[in-house]
Amino acid sequence: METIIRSYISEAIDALYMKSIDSEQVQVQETRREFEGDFTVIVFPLTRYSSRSPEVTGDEIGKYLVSARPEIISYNVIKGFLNLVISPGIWTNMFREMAGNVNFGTRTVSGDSPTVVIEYSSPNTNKPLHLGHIRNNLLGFSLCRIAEANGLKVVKTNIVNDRGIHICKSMVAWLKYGNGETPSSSGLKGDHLVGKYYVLFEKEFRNERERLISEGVDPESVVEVAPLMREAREMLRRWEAGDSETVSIWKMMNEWVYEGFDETYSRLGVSFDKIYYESDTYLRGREIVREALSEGLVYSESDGSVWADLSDDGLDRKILLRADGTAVYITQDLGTAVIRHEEYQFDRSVYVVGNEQNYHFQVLKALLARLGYPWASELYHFSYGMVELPEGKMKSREGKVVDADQLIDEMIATAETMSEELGKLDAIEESRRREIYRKIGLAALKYFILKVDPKKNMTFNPEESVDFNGNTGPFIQYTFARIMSVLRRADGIGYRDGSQSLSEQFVPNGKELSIIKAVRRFSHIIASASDEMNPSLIANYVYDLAKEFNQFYHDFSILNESEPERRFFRIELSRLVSGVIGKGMWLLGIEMPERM
RNA sequence: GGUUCCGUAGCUCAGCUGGAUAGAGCAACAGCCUUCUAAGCUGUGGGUCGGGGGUUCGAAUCCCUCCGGAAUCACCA
Repeated sequence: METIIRSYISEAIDALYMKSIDSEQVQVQETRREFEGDFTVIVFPLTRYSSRSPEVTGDEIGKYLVSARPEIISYNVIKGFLNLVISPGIWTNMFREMAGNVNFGTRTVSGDSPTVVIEYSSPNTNKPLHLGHIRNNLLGFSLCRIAEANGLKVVKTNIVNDRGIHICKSMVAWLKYGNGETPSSSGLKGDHLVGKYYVLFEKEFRNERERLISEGVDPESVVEVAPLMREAREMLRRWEAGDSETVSIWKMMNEWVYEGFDETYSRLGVSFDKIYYESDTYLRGREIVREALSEGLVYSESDGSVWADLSDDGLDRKILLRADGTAVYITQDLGTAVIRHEEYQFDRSVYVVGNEQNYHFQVLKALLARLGYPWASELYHFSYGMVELPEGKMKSREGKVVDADQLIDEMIATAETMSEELGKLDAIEESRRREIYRKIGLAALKYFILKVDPKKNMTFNPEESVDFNGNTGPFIQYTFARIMSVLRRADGIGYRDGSQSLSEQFVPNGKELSIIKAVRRFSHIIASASDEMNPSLIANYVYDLAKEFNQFYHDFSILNESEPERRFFRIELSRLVSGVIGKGMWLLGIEMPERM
């Protein structure tokens, strides 16, 4: 519609002032609530064509449009803004189209759709998932759905960091203090068990360090000489050497962790098409670096370490292999990227990784380009902000984190308490009730995180952050559940999809109209959420729509409307809104209850 | 110190490529359930959009500068 109006304006400028203007240049927006009209043309930029004041120009264009275009029925000019009122029939038609299109707002994936690989989650296997991972997983999963809704072929991937010194720390502590504890012997979830020993290692190491320093060891070199740390390093060396005993402990403990992760992922409702392990991909990365060395693209120092000089790209030099030939973090990322491109021939590769790694991804991109991979330019770092607690950053070394599993449990428990207080679900059987609590609790958590602009840091207060009223997931679910309830009743009294149609003369009232307008925005929102890779646009949009609908629901009756055509319209409008709310929340990975 | 990001109501956040009197929610206060689910709806109070310059018909939005905060600049991942 905006496009049509733009072309009308260009036509009016031509007719009135004999000047041509590119219709793309015309600024048209929806009229703000407090003024009369549907669309507003900003007249200021047009005065250079009319050589008159904004008021006069707006008036002349308005007059022209009303006489030349039947769908524009009236206008008003306030300051430099030309407000146009559109014929109600246009809106009714628009409603009919949206209501009749099952795929409204989305594009379908076809054989020749571009492929985008989206990597998210990327956990370390030495500790359980925490709140920061939750933000990552929710954003990543939602981005995948949004990309799919925009007709992209999406590969959801996860790269598991299953090797390195941090895992050896858990292993050392478990061997030393664990007495053979296993998930089944202790009843502890595998990832939590391994995490417990990681925290224990750090604690014992701190004690040891203090003791050594008090015994006169130089604080600078205490990390080098502390026995615990030496054990961990020795463990890493044996692992890289393929020592069978070390490898088998490593495998066993990693299995425990994966079982735990799988449970958390499934509770969060996220999934992957392909999981990579750094213990595999670092080998490829090492090969790549060695080849590059032989081709002279990178260089080696006298100690045998391998470096890339990226100063031409405005970056520093970067180590790629240590003197002992072992790999560093970026080595495996090189391998992963190359393997991924071989497997999927992606058009784009997105990394959902926190903004603390901005520099790392600059380096990775520059490095891949240096090594001659033309697709390096298609790498995109989706850089999101940190989640902070009221008292500051989370510190996983000290165990000061908001644990993912625990948080999910608490959210569901709160949902249960609130639901029981309200008592609306008493008649529903236990297992279905639990399912509803689960949906509500998770919605509260997910929506709270996803409504915030991803690139911004956010604070999370475990005591009070997650609410169930106002701008929240449960609010939106509630709106949805009420519509479902209305639709169930409507079906019960014999209303069916398309059993009637609206006449050309039907005129929606003001509130109905603003809902149609709100629904109409959905397709723009989906497109920009995809272009900008920003799920929060959808979250905030769905909230606006739900709010709009709640006002309508409060002020007007749907099923008790006496005029049959309007009653039919309201039922179908409600159905349309529930569809859009449901689809919007689906894009966020949030499930909707039929009742609550 | 270099680079990047952020600063909007007491708190948590919106505000699209510059557009009309800067919006929600929470918290506070006051109303609305014999009528489709009150996890809802309505109203009141609350702001020098970090400060100062600039660009222009118009700046929370763009540019410069200063202040404050965060991240990063590892042979950790």
